[in-house]
Amino acid sequence: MKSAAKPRRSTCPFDYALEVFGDRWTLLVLRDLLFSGKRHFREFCASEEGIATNILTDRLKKLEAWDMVSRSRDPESGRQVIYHLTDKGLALTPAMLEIIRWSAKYDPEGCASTAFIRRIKRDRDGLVAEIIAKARRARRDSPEQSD
Amino acid sequence: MKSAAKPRRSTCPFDYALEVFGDRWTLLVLRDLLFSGKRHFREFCASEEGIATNILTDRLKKLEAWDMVSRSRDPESGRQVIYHLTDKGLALTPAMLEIIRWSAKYDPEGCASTAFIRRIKRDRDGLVAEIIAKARRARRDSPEQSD
DNA sequence: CCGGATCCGTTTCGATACTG
DNA sequence: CAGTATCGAAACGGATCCGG
Repeated sequence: MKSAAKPRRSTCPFDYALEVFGDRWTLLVLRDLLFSGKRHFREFCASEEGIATNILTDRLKKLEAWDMVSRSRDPESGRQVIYHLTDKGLALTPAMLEIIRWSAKYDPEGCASTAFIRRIKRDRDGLVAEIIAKARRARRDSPEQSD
Repeated sequence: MKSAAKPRRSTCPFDYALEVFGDRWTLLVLRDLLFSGKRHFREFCASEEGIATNILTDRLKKLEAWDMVSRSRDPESGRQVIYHLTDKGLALTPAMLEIIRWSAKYDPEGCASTAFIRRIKRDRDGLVAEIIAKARRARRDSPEQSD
């Protein structure tokens, strides 16, 4: 991910996560994959934040190169491309939930107390497990796995 | 933070966190504040990632504008400026620890099992409390609070 | 049509040199 | 030491085009 350029390392291995968490569009795609169940190129495009197609392509490629997203194709209705999170991608769930929790706490527009947020506070670990299990099921039930 | 431009909102309030977590340099500054106890402009500059001074100024200003960082000045040795995390900034600790945990798990350079990482796995909540308490103490003991 | 590549004008970012 | 000014490089957004 970081082409072994940096020799030194601080107390915590944070650099590795920087390209994932340090990029706005990457985070948005991950959010959509984790919490909105989006799977298709056009669905990501439809996010209200309005990601451009070239940017989306780039980020999906990066995520795939990092083994965080897998790319498959519906063999029947040939032209549908489906994106799934790998286990490495799904492992971001706890971090993403903590970010959402912080966001909900301080967002002045304060849509703070959705059921989702309350669930994070009350039963974080259960929620993590549920999200991951659901995503794995969706991935397994998906048409075909390519490459 | 987001000047009330977007009318609609998805399931989770994620947008609010995007400017914080979607920016590489902001994350690095926060990391240094949280885990390295850095307080001075020059200390952030000295990070191995090599942040440029104008970028650092910009990000510190943003963090201050978001009430995540407070800026004070040593009244004795006049020209020293000291930065501290506010409680809002400190509230990022759980999210940052989860990011570090993920990072440690998948970083191929695998400096995975430092004492710090083990501590995250074993006693996350205790570690969060400890980090926050320590930062609050440092903030209180600091020379003066300005503005 | 869907997924994606390409081109291009504009904006933002960031490295360096410089200043109070 | 903390921060600004300058300017080239990179990223972005939007439109358009292309292959299956």
